[in-house]
Amino acid sequence: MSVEGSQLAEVLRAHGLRVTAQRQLVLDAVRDLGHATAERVHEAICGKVTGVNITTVYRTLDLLESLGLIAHTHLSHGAPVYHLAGNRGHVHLVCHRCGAVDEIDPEVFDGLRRSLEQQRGFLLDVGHVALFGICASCEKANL
Amino acid sequence: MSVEGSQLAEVLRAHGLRVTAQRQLVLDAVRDLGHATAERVHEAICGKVTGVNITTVYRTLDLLESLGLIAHTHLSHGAPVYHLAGNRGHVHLVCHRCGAVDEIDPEVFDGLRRSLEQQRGFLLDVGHVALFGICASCEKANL
DNA sequence: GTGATTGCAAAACATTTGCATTCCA
DNA sequence: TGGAATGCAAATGTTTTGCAATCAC
Repeated sequence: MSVEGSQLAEVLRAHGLRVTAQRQLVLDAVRDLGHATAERVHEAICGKVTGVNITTVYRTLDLLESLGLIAHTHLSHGAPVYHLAGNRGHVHLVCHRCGAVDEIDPEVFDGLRRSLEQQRGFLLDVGHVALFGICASCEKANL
Repeated sequence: MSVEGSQLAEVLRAHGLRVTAQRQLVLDAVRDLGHATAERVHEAICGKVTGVNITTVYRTLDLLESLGLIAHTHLSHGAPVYHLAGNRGHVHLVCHRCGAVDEIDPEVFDGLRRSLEQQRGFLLDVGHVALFGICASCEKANL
């Protein structure tokens, strides 16, 4: 927390922006939750401190994303989900049945990326990809 | 139009549901538009006839989907996009820049599907997949 | 002190619901 | 005719915006 906190402060100052408690709280919540919607981030913050408005959460998520600190993906029902951007993009596996979100290494996409690029000239952005299906545990439970 | 129209009538009657002009209009619009949100379907219908309510469009899209005639995918900004379900699932390529939606054959996923299944036990549902990136024409325009 | 940031309330937007009316069967 | 389907209006839920108050610098 302290480490990420100070990183945030550096980035903010480097852009001439101000370091506020709200911004640290939002970044912390995104990190702690792993994958979370704006509303879940807000809930998490309300569990710690009081008086942080949902409006600020929306604004801060946008800000942190434009700073490259976090990124969002569209998983199932349309609610954008935020996660730390730090490490190179990861791919989301969403289970249709239980809603679990798993992450996989983007290198499984290398073959696909290459063929899309050659056949279509389409440059795949792995960070925004979400794949739907049935996860292993739901599959077992169903048998 | 007449062919799909009569198919629709058959399916509706087979389920004890009523054949209405609105249902045919919505199905026609989805087919004609290729990929469209509820709102775009509504606009398209309003261009032909007057007095079809957006509420009915939402209800009818749900109905047609539960009948297996259409399907929806979540492309970018959270608005569900509907398309004909008929032929086996296709995969959507969405351009981040211009918003164009292209379709590709699911077989490009075969390699990926196999490794996900072996490594993770994850059963990929190709129909709901949306891939983001930059399409060929935007890429060219940018250079 | 000054201007960026926040909180609040209200607006905007998309979708759903209740209920009276319409119309297919 | 009877009940499903529709239209309308209002409710709901989420995200955005305007503006005054606050707080980091």
